[in-house]
Amino acid sequence: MDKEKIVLIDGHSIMSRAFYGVPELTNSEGLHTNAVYGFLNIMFKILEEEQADHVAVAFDRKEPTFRHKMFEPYKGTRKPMPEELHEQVDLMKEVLGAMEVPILTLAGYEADDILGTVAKESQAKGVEVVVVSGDRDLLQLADEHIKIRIPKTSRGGTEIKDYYPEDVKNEYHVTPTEFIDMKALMGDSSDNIPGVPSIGEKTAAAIIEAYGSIENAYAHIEEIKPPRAKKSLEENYSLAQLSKELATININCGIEFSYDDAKADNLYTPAAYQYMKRLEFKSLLSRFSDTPVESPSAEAHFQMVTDFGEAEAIFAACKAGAKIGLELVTLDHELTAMALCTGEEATYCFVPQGFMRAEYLVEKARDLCRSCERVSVLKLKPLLPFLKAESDSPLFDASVAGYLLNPLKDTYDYDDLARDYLGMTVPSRADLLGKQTIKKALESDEKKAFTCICYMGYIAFMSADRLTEELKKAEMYSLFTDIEMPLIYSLFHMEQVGIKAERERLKEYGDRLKVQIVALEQKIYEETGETFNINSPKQLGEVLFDHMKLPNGKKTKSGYSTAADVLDKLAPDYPVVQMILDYRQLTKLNSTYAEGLAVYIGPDERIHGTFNQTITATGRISSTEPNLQNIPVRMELGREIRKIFVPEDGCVFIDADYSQIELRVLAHMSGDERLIGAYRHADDIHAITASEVFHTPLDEVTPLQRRNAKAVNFGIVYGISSFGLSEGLSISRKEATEYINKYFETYPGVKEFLDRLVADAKETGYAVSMFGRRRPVPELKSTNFMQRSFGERVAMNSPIQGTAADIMKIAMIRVDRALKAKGLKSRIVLQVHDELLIETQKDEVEAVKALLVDEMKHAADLSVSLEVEANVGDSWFDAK
DNA sequence: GCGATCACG
DNA sequence: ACGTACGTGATCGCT
Repeated sequence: MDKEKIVLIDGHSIMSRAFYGVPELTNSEGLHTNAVYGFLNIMFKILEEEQADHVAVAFDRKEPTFRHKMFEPYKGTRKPMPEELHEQVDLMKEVLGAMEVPILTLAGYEADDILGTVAKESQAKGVEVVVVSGDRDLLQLADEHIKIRIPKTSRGGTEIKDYYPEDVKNEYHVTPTEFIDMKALMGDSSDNIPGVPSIGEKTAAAIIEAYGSIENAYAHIEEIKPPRAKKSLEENYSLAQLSKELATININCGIEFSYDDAKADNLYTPAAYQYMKRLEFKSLLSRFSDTPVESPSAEAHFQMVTDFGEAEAIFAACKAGAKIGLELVTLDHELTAMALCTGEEATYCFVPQGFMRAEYLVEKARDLCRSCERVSVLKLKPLLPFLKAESDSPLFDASVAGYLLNPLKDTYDYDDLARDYLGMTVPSRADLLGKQTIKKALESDEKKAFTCICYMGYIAFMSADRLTEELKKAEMYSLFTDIEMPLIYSLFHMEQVGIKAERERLKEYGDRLKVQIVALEQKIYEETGETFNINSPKQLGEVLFDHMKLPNGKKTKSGYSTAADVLDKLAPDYPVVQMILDYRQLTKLNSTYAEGLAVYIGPDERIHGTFNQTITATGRISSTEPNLQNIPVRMELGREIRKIFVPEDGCVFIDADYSQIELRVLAHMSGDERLIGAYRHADDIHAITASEVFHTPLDEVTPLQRRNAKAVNFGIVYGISSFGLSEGLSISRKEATEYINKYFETYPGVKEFLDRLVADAKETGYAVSMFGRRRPVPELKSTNFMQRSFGERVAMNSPIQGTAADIMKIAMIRVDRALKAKGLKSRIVLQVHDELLIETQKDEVEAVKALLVDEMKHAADLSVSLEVEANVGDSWFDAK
């Protein structure tokens, strides 16, 4: 190791960032934990990136500081803290204490002063320093060996901006020391000093760049331009000086600091592990992998069954009408183990051996599904090949129930259910087995594997009553029993059937693409004059905007943006840009589709993808391995891929699409008379919207008017905002606002409806679909404008998208059942949100088409009709 | 493992 | 002033 490194963290500032950046989070004790969670994530991330040897956290104290003596009304630079944040500060200190991270505070000084003092002292000792804060005032500390890191919370996570002196210079055109002068000149709005000059950032930077300090600028007051800035500085000079003094960090505050106490090599103490568990920071727990896990009391009643006779007795004791929990652990179409829970104190683990064969156990599981009143399992769909049950069986899927109760979670594993619905902290599968399969673990670590298997059955059993109760309380029980549970079977059928894909034809398609890719690649190298990886946005950005100096290399984050919308603007003037866009399209089609799909074509010439029911926030299903819901259609070349999706010999495809289902749902849910009237028999919804909004006869609507109306319709469904619409139409925000106002004038019922959705969601905390599906919207409580606005759009969009999803689910279930009930051989092969694709024997095409359209049209009774377009074809391409 | 990009509704 | 359209998943480059 070459040089010692220390990370110094501004405690309150990072906690605030985390508090406003991380969605609301509470553990089962009801403790707010989002700020602590966010803080720890930032801290761990930085410690890992920096590979630091030392770490310490500085906090402000309650007592007045030297700044109060300088200036009576000084209240510090922070706004009063919300209670939910305040209560997390002590918790944070406890957690840091448990990790043995020193907490630095000093009476009379703020955290900034402590950070400054320790940072400068460390640098003097030859230590490399990293200061982490959300407060830009800290930039004044940036130095040759002092890096300032400022996390920015953005949706999806945090990104961190780093500042050495040259970075400060690059962004603000001033040195770190001058930075305070610049801020003082601007009159930082977060300061509590009234009347400090209001000079903009650009002007302030220019003045300080020229004069170096406010004092020197004042000395040359007559030269200061523009006049407004001159006047402002004249009038407020003393206040600006004071502001500068207050913002200047004291780098000699006399804090005592011990490097030995601040070692960063062992944060993962048992005490800290206990905190992670109590606070339910699951993702952080994995960092503590060596820490032992204690066994909760439930495990006392877990039993291993190895004997056939014993098993017989247990199954016999499981009376008709019982409620049980069941889990089948399977691998490669074979049963590895089975768990059965018949009561709180009776959980059994069966591992096939001797006379107790796998087939026997599966047979018993099937019997139980016929005799019991309720069989609850963690995840039903993967068990159906074994259980061979249909939707009339008493099965209960705990993960689907958990999903309905909170669709925002990533996982619905047994430990999640135990925590959320039983208030139990139990070891997760990863805690017990790591990444091993259960089969492997049964050989290497039988006790833990047994415990894991038993928990699956136990929690499936124990959570079912609570989940049922919660579903009823939330008025989602019929959504669960009438839609989500039956849907599991329909999705299973669809996966089993799969879709036929022509391997050879796909390969030919890929080969055609590859020829074009190679040719285009060469042309791009010629045009740009260099050989580089066109697929690397980083390299591409450098070539286009640095080397070739193409204009407006704007939109930066980690370099230049080379996204399609940026390149589109350059394409007319620079042929190479168009080539790059074409290259992108070709490589996308090749890697994701031509080569990507080929992997999934099975020995039966079919692709059996997975349709996930517990992923989306709104109630849609999602598709993975492969994703069959994003097969190209918009571009002609991409659309060709659909030719490889074909029906079985002797069959054809019927493709049926809902026409504008979301807008029809909007018309119905809002009850807006005019919109309902417009959609009653309209076949071109966007044109009719244009006609009404722009007061133009329908047959005189121009293509532009229609395009605008279409964008507004999209905007309404997405949760309207003038900014978003202006982006979508590349018009000014003012124009966008006018369109929106016109729309709302035309359809006042829609405005009322959307306002009500937001108000209701603010009150209850969740958005609700027509069928009672809920989506929590914690962002609505955020004090952060951006987050709150997002919450408002979500509150408007979720009920609409969710209702459309509900309707499609109902249609799917009914179509699936009707096909079976009528003895037809047709099967659903795909669902793409508003589209169903059916593989049909040629002799039943007309009957099936009629059935399909009828079930889709009448899946819900709305005040506008649901229109369905259906086409027949010999491939997916042709049936569209 | 994450961001950028792009495919779909 | 702040800075985005809603919902997904796969692939690639990069660290």
